[in-house]
Parts: sequence; structure tokens; C-alpha cells
Amino acid sequence: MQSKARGYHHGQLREALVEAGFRLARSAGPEAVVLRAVSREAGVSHNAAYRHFADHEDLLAAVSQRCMEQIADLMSKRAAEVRRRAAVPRAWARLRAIGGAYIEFARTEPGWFRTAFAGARHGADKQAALKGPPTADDGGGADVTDPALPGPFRLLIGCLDELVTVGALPPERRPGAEHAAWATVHGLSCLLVDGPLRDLPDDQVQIVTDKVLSVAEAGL
Amino acid sequence: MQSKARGYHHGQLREALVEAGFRLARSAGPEAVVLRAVSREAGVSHNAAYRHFADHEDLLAAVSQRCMEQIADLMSKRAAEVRRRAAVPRAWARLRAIGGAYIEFARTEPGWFRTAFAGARHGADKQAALKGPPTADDGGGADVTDPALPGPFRLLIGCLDELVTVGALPPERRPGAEHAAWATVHGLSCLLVDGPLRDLPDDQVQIVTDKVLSVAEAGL
DNA sequence: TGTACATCAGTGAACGCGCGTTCACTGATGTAC
DNA sequence: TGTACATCAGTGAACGCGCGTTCACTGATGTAC
Repeated sequence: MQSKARGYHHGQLREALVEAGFRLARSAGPEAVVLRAVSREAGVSHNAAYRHFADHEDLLAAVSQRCMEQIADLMSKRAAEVRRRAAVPRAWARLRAIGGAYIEFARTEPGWFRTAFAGARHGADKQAALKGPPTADDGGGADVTDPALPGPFRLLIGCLDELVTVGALPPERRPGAEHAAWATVHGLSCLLVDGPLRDLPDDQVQIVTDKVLSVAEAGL
Repeated sequence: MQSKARGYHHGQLREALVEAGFRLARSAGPEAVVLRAVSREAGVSHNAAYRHFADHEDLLAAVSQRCMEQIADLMSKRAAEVRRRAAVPRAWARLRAIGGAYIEFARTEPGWFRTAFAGARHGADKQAALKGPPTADDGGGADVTDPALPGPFRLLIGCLDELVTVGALPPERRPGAEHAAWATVHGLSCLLVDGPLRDLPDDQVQIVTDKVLSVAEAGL
């Protein structure tokens, strides 16, 4: 019965609030994800949110997670577009595709990108800390199937594992590779969004992106 | 006469306000650099700042710049500690030293680190945009002596130039290298400060840092 | 050297704002009998 | 099948807060004569 038209009881207010916050975050970043504005956007009184979220931080964390999924979606999409058939070049192309998608997302959706990482700073407890380091005792890094990991990171791990499986990356270079790769694309993304590369014109962004991805690949 | 004890006229209120903001930013980041709190910290009425800054954004930009210099200071210090004598290993060691210092700074002074990049987002006009891309018509990158560039970036450019001069880096790989290198260390810094690597214990941070720097160097 | 005066750098009070959060409430829903 | 009632999800008003900014002001400084 909950799919009825809006009455006194909303029915899916939680989802509606997250979606409203997500919309606000798009143009104005995490600073825009504020309880009163989100409720307003959802067409509901400004304290209704307390039936679904403990507090403002809790809401922001949910919106942030939504943004993180949005990044992962674009990465998956770009990876699926890779057309190479041979295993080795295909694996490399997929890695480049997800890296490029990450940077593309940051550049085209800076509000969402910033929000994706805003939930982490506040409410640190609620998000699982990342699995440790490249120690000798595990398989050489984090686990792709671990649902606590952010989606983009899981995709990256998957790509790197594929590179090893396919023989393109020597297993001894695998440990820690996910951190190095992620750091590189994340860093360029931040510089393009927040940092001193923020005003670079699009064509130059493309050049810089290619260079950075090439260096990262060469490094692996 | 301006070094007299505090009277009605402060004498160096501008510097004092920036310093007060800098202090507040250390523990609480850019969100703490708020006009009223900064004035309070400087022991002055909350509107006195308007004699020295156009508005809040203007003050934040000044504090942000101060933080950026602080990063550059640590990088210079670590670079100066390099003891290698032979030109080539020395150049590589200096590059690694400044990269490591950047990450070390982010890790040990997250408030300052975040503030250094907070001034950029707001008040974008006031900060010079970074010189373009690795086009063919310039010497292969930005200019070390350009005072509009952030200090850390100037240091990085200097190191890369040195690598070329010394013959350690083929000139054809030089263009764009500063972006790739900066992106890598900046990315890891952000992940350690804001992102999912925030809770990594110190020893693992060291391992990850080494791996990331090694990959970046190998990539160049 | 002394004095009038313009200028500058600070003060204190007040403005309006949007925020997070809490309170007592009320309308809708579903279940026990 | 009908009715009483507990439960749940929303409302509206109010709280206190800290913020940026503006106003008319006043104390200190330096300069012209």
C-alpha cells in the first residue's frame, strides 16, 4: 500500500530524503546537504527526518554513500565499454577506463565527488576502515567481495586482480598496487576539483589525465 | 613605533589575525577559520577584521596561503636533509624527500593540510590558475620562478628540472611529469586525511607511502 | 615647540539569517477482540 | 464485519546558537601651521 500518492504518511521518506540530499549535493556539494534544506526539497516538515536518521551526520553519511555508488556506476559503465578482446590489453584497457572514469566523474560532477568523501570525515566510526597494508599473510591486498569497501575501490581491486590472473602484472608487484593506483587518480581528481588545476581548460585536462594514467601504469 | 605593547591600535592586526586563523585551522581545519572566532583568538573585537580584509573569504584565503607555505617549509627542510653526494641518486632522493614530506605533512597536520586547499575553492579568482599543459611551445612545463604558483608545486618543478639536468630523466618524459607526481602524492595525502585510509595505523601508512612513491618514480 | 585637525584603526550594539534539535501534538495505519 | 486502541510517521512552534555584516561611535596617531 505504500506506493499510494503522498498523504500524511509518506511511505518512503528515507529514500526520498537521501535522494533530495543527493540532488542538492550535485550543484552545491556536501555543504548543501543540511537537514532543513533536504526536508524542504523532499516537501516535508524539517523535523520529519528524525524519524529516519539519528541526526544530520547520519543523513550526510547516507547521501555520501549514494554519491560513492554513483562514482562506481560510471566506472562500471566505462569498463563495460572496453572493446578489446585479447586478455592482456583488455585488462589494461579496463584499468585505464575505470581510472579515467573516476577522474571524469570528479571533473563533471564535483559536487557529488566532494560529497562522496565528505561523509567519511564526519562520522568516521560508521564507515569501515580500509583493510590494511600489503602484508605477506594475505592474498596481497584487500578482498574484492568485501561489501564494506567503497564501490570504486572494489572495482579497482578487481581490475588489478585481473591483471595478475592474466599474467600482465607480476604477482610480486601486486601488493599495495591498489593504493598506488587509487592515490594517483584520486589525487588528480582532487587537484582538478579543489586544487590549483581547477581552472584548466578541458582539452588540457585530457592531456594531463592521459599523462598521469600513463605514468601510473608504467609504475605498476 | 608599531612594536609597542597592545593599545587601542594593534599595529599588526593583519598578521595577528592570519596567525590566529592559522592556529585555529591547525586543530579544526578550515571550518574553524571564521571571522568571529579568529578575532576572538586575536583578542580583538569581531569586526576589526574588516579594516584588513574585505570579507570572510578574503581572510580564509590568507590563512590558506599561510598553510600552503607551511607545507613548502617542511618539504624544503626534508629536501635539505638529503645526504647523498652523487648527482643522480641525490636528485632522486630529493624528489622522494619532498614527496614524502608532503604526505607526512598531510598525515601529521590534517587541519593545516585541508585549510591549504580550502582557500582555493572559494575565491577562485584571487588565486592564479596553474599554468597550462605540457604543450610543445614552452620548456616542458611550468616555471619554477613564477611566484603565483603554490610553494610545494614550485619545489616539485625544481626537483624534476634537476632530474633532467642531471641526466636522470629523459627530457621527453619531462612534460607533464609535475602533474603526475603531484597527483600521486596529493592523492595519497587526501585518502589518508579525508578518505578511507584515514584510520590506517602509522606503520602501515609508511608501507603504503613507500609503495606509492616507488610506483610514481618507476612511472617517471 | 604647541595646537588644531584630518585620518586611521579600533569598539559595541544591533540586524537578519539558517541552522540543529526538541517538544507536545495529530493524522493515518494496522491489529486484537 | 465492526470497533477500540496502540503504534507509527508525520506536523508546527519554539529553543538557542554562532555566524557575516553594517552602523555610528571613539580613541590614537601624525601632520600642517
